[in-house]
Amino acid sequence: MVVTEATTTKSRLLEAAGQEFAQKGYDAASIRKICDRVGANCAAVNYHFGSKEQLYLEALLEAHRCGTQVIPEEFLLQGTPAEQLARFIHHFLKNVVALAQKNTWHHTLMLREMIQPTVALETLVREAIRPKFERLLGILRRACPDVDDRRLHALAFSVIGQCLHYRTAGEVNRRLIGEDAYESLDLEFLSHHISGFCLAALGLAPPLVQSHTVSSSDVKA
Amino acid sequence: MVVTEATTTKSRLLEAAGQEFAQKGYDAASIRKICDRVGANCAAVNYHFGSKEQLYLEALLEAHRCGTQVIPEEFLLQGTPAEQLARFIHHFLKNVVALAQKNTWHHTLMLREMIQPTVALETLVREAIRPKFERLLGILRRACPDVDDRRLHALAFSVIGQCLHYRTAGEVNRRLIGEDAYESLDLEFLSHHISGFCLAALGLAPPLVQSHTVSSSDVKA
Amino acid sequence: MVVTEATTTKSRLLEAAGQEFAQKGYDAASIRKICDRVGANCAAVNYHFGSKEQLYLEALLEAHRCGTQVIPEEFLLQGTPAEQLARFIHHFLKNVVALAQKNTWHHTLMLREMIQPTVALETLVREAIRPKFERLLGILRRACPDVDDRRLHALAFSVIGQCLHYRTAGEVNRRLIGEDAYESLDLEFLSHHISGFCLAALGLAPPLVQSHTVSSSDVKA
Amino acid sequence: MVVTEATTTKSRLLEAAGQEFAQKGYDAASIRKICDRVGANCAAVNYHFGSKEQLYLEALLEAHRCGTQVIPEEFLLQGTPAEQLARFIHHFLKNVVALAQKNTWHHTLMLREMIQPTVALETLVREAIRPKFERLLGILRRACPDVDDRRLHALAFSVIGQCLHYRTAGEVNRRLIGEDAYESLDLEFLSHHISGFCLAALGLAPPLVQSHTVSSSDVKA
DNA sequence: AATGAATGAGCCTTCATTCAT
DNA sequence: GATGAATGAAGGCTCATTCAT
Repeated sequence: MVVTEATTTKSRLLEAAGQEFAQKGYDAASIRKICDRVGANCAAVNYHFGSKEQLYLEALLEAHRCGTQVIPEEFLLQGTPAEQLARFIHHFLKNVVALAQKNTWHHTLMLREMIQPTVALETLVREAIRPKFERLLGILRRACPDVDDRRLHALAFSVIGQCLHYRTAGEVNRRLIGEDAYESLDLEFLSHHISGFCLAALGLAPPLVQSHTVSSSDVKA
Repeated sequence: MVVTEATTTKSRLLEAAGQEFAQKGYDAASIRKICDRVGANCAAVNYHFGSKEQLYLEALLEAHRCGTQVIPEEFLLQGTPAEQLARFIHHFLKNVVALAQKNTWHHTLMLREMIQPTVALETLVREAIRPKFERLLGILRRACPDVDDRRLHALAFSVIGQCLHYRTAGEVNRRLIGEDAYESLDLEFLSHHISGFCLAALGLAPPLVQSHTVSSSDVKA
Repeated sequence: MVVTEATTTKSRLLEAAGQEFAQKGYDAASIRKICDRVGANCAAVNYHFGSKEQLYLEALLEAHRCGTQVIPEEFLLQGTPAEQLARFIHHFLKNVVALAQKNTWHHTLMLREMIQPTVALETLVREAIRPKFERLLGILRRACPDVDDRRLHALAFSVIGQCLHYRTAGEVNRRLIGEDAYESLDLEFLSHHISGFCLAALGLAPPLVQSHTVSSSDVKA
Repeated sequence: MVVTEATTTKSRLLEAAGQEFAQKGYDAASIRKICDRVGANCAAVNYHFGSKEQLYLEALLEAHRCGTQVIPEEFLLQGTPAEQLARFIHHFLKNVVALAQKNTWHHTLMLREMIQPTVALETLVREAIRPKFERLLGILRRACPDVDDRRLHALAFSVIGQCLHYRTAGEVNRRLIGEDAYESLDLEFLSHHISGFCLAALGLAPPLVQSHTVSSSDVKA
């Protein structure tokens, strides 16, 4: 297919829509602004996508398509389960969280959908999120073979929750501890921290910090 | 005007606004609908609050006011640091997370603001979030006296991130593991799980699960 | 009458209304802003004056009351008709036109009413404008005894038109010839100019300027 | 859409806007009413013109376009300076003043802008008013070659002021001297009167009237 | 394939006014 | 004598959408 401009109008609309939706949210985004951005008529969205809602849905699917192709395939499964978990955390942080500075709207959009679901969430979960989640479950299952599903799920959420928190609550975190302190929490450090935190919790590594007392009576399990 | 209803028009507006904003977000919420809900004229919001933005801000402050007065004061500081942390997690989960099913809009609204900040975030952080955060930092500092600030912050975020994840990503989680499985993750279980996870990571309790690369010992999983 | 504040609320409202109406015009003026200015409730106008229209009317009458008391009484009628006319022009310019820099709203308001009449114009003309106009007619009649009424009226309008032009078209004039040039047209100069212009036209003074040719054939009368 | 009416929707909107603005002023005019007048949707103005302010500005420019194209070009510059001035006054009166009774809104709108300027005044002065003003200055300069700029400006304003007065203060004038007397001041008479008044002042014609302090001579009043 | 014109619904806001106190 | 509360109407404007071309 020959493209006259940089790309086809439809795909440029999709790109602009992704940025706009990611930046302002579904309601505050305006299809006229999106069309203006790519120099198209304000009826272009309805012509190409049928409606604002359909445009949003396709932008979301595009986000998942572009956001998931960066996953390293078999590379993740090398080494011990502990190494696999550390690697998973590193890549999750890198891709989903640390991407904030890049102007890729893909993860931002998916995150928005997670927090404020629409009908598109079902598809998103099925096609983009579950595969990664299953991979994490696999790693955890190998790391802790004797654990039941309930615990397994909780473990997975503990891993993911720690990572995502830097994305969902980034602005709050920044204000809580100050700009400089927050910037010092770079990918390198956080990756090690969360890996260490989780592995220690699973008994796959020594405790993260030297605590002043370690007696089993501290915790009523 | 005789106050026939339970409260004044202004406070009823605030309540309705909180629900509407929490449910639909700032942009999608309409002040006309809010006024309709309480049987007031559509100009009532502008009369009592000046603008939609001011109304939002006041609803947010109200949310923080109602959401933070339930904090148990000195009760949190009893026992060992490990016990304090466990108690903190329990209350945090209970207040912030488990309230999702109740129709209190307060925490939903605050969460929205955290994720998609407006100018109101500054105030919210200062008055509602930082006090709790400092309390957590205190507990962690007592639990790990030899830790520097960077690690301390990361630890705090690990604790909070695990808890908040059930709120921010609740709908995704539910779809990932199924309705029933997600419901089984009740307050009781999650509270113990996260406490155990964190205390083990800090070396204040044995590892959460019996891992295959570690000598099976004393942990009741 | 004892006044608690500077003056009574009603009179302060009138003063504020005069300023607001003069500055913005009837439609753009807002009774709420007027009430705010004097620290009164927004219902105060309706309480004291009945309606916005009534307030405007009373402000207009107040304007005429204050604007006409500055007329020098018998002083104007001394000397020859030519001297009287010059004196009339001087005072007219001084009071009605040159007052722009002072913050007296009175003449501005009356001017507005002249240009965009409401029902109040009738009263204004009868009580404020006609007396002055009749005085001018008297002067002109004494200056030109053999003139019929039609010509007399046209003469009067020629005098007034020249003066008022600096008020009605002030902003245009300023832009036409530049800020500095317009400022150089001060009261002193304009008063002499218009007087000279009119007296020359009436044959009561030599022509204003030395023209290059004076032959009666120039004008087809 | 098939253009069933004589012109396009946009130009019909402009026409209606001109009438509405001229009649009621900027503030009191409503774009809804303007749209209703031409049978268009209330969003039509914003679609075609962007905003009420822009519509006003374009109406003003249209007014100037229609109001200035009637100027006779070289015809004005024939004959002596005195004849030129008389001809200028005649056309100025005819175009600007005598049109009041016709329902052309163009000059009314421009006058409104002169008296109560907005940001559009700058453009209006530059494109519509200054050219005419310069033409008048040219005539006066030729008539009075030895006059400095300050006097020249004052002379021009004296000419214009006398003419415009019948427009700006028309309603007041009518009430001052009565309906019949005012109607007798027709274009023919006023044109001669003002020409004679000005030319006499400039020494280009004998005084307008036979004054009692001047030797009765040759003037046919 | 794509667009310019136009629309109807809804937005937030401001208005002058009313009324019970 | 004066005001706070509340209202209905209208304001200008933006929206997503439609339709003939």
